[in-house]
Amino acid sequence: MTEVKPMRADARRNYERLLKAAAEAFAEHGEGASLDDIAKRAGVGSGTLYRHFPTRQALLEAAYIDRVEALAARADDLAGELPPGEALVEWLNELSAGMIQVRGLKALLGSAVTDGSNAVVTACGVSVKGAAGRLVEAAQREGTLRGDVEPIEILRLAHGVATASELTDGEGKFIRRYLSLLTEGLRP
Amino acid sequence: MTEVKPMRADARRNYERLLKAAAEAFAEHGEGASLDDIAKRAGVGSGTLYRHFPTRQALLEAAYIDRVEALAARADDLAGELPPGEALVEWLNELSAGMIQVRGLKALLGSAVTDGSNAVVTACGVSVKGAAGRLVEAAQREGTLRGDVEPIEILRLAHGVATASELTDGEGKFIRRYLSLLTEGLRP
DNA sequence: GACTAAGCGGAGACAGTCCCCGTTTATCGC
DNA sequence: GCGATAAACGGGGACTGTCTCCGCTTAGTC
Repeated sequence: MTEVKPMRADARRNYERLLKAAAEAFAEHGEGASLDDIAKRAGVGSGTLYRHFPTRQALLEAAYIDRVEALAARADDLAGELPPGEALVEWLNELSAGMIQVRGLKALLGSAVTDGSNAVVTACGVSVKGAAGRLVEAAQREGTLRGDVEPIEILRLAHGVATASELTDGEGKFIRRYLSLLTEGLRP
Repeated sequence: MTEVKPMRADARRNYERLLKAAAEAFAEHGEGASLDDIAKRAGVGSGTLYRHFPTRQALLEAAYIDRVEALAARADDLAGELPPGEALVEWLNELSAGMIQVRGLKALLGSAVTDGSNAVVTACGVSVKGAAGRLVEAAQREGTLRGDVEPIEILRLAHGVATASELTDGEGKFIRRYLSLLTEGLRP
C-alpha cells in the first residue's frame, strides 16, 4: 500500500531544509509562525513549502515527530524504572511539561487526541496513544488506577492539566500540583 | 476615580450597535470573527470600532459581560438550592458547558484567570472569581472540598476540564465525566 | 546530450488588522 | 436658533499572512 517512490534529490533536500527551518521557527514564534517566513528561512519558495506540507498541521507534525516519539519511548523507560502507577503520573508530568515548554507541541498533541470524525490517523497520535495505553493498562492491573478510564481520556486530561497550568504561570511549575489534584481528587 | 464623562449620543449609539454586532459575529464565527466585518455589520467604520475597543479582547469582554455575570449570579442561586459541595460541582459543570457552547467565552474566561503580570483587572475576572470564592469557601467549611485549594485554581481546573471535554466531542457531553474524575480522583 | 516529467518559486489574489487624518456632527454658551 | 469647537466618525491604505497558479528549471534516464 505504501508506495515507495524515491523522492528526487532536490525535493528531498528541500524537504529536509523545510523541516529544519520549521522546527526553528515554531520554537521561536510558537505554532503561529509565519509559513512564508519558514519557506524563506529554508531558502525555498512558498509553493514548495505548500507542496510538501499542505497544511500547517502537517508541517507541525513532521517537525515534531521525533520529539513525540521520544516522549512515547520515555513512557517505556519509566515503566521499567518505577511501579506502574508512579510511572504513569511521572510520564503525564513530562508530557504536560513538554506541551508547555515546546511551543506548538500542545496544539499538535491536541489535534492528535481530538475526536474528529474526520479522524486523520496521525503518526503522533499513534505513538502517544500506544504509550498511554501501555502505562494505563499496567497501572490498572496493579490496581492504582481506576479501571473505568480509557487511555485517551488520560491523554485528554493531561492536555487539560497543561492548559490549567499554562493559565497559572506560563512555565510548567504547577503541573505536578494539578496532576496531584487530579489523581487524588478534590475531596479532603 | 471613575470619571463619569457622559458619552456623546452618536458615540453611545455606535457603541451599542457594535456590541450587538459583535455578539452576533462571535456567536457565528467564534472568537476569531473578523473585526472589520463586525464594524461593517454595525454600520460603522473600522476606526470607530478600534476607538471604542482597542483590542479584540476588550470587545469580547464587553460583548459577553452580561453572560458572565449571569453565570456568576447562577453560583449564588445554586448555593441556595444545594449543599455547598454539590453546588460547586454543579456550577463548575454549567461554567464549563458555557465555555464550550458559547463560542469565544472560553478564551475570555481563560484570559480572566491567567496570571499575567500585566494583570488587567477585568470585570469578568472579578465576577467569576467572586462567585468561585463564595462556593469554594462554603464547600471547604462544609468539609466536602480539600482545604488547600484556591478558588482560582478551581477556575483554572474548570478551564482544563472544558478543554479536555472539547477534545472529546466538541459539545459538552463529557464535562460531567471529567469533572467527576477530577473530584473523585483517578485512584480506584 | 537530449528528453521529459517532477519539482521549483515567486508573483499575485485575497483576507485580516490596525492606524491615520480629513470630514462630519453633537453639544453648549449666547 | 446659531455659530464655535472638540469629540467622534469612517474609510483609504500600509502591512502581514495564507495559499494558488503556472511558466521555468533541472534531476534522472536512455
